[in-house]
Amino acid sequence: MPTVDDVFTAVANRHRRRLLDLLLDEPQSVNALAVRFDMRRPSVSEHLKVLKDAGLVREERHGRERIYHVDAQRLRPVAEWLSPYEVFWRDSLRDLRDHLDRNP
Amino acid sequence: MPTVDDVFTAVANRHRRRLLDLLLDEPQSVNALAVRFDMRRPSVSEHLKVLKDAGLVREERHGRERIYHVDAQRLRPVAEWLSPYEVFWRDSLRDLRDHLDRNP
DNA sequence: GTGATACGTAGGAATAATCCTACGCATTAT
DNA sequence: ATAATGCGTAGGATTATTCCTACGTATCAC
Repeated sequence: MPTVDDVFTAVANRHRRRLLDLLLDEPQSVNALAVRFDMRRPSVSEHLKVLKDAGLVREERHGRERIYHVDAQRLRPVAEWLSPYEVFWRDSLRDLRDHLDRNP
Repeated sequence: MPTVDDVFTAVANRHRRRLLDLLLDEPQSVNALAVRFDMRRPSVSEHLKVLKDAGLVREERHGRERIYHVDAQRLRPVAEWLSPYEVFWRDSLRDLRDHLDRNP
């Protein structure tokens, strides 16, 4: 079972954040991902494993391809850890509530 | 100049997250922090250095003590990176409002 | 079938992270 | 002045991370 720590560790790496961003845009295969990086395919596979072990992506087998999908539920604790710090860049929480009311 | 990557790296460590949490609660000295951890003071100093280099804390000298303060502006890019993923756990905007009410 | 493709993993090198003890430098207390 | 306190840093051991090439296995194309 992945811990909150596993998730923080997973997203600490910029390549892995970019992998998540690419997969959020569209689920895709390892090769399709790998060509976007200045890194060999096996290294991309390893990063995907870290993300998978953290519960941030899932793989779906299609023939010999494995299509990876984002499953970012596990990012929630990160967002929650962050929330008390939001006062540092928001004038007030009220502003946010107002914003949400204005943009339903 | 600290990069976004420095910030992600800094908060990837659970001790450093706890340091931030303690400092958010109240600015305090290295010794005051160190007694709360199962770690020697020099190690706490080193973690504080990582946080300082990432721009997440500042020190203020008072005699021979150094009082550390949170300065979490630099966490903003983390929150922003996270925001496209919030759809994964936010069933409705109402959930977020509830969350904010619970974390005033 | 044979050969090519997609992928993960093993093994290893290079580097980074994390902790420690020992020590040095300021500042405060006596 | 002398001793004690608060803190950072040096040096080093241990472990983790990150990358590579080489290789094995499954699937597809022919």
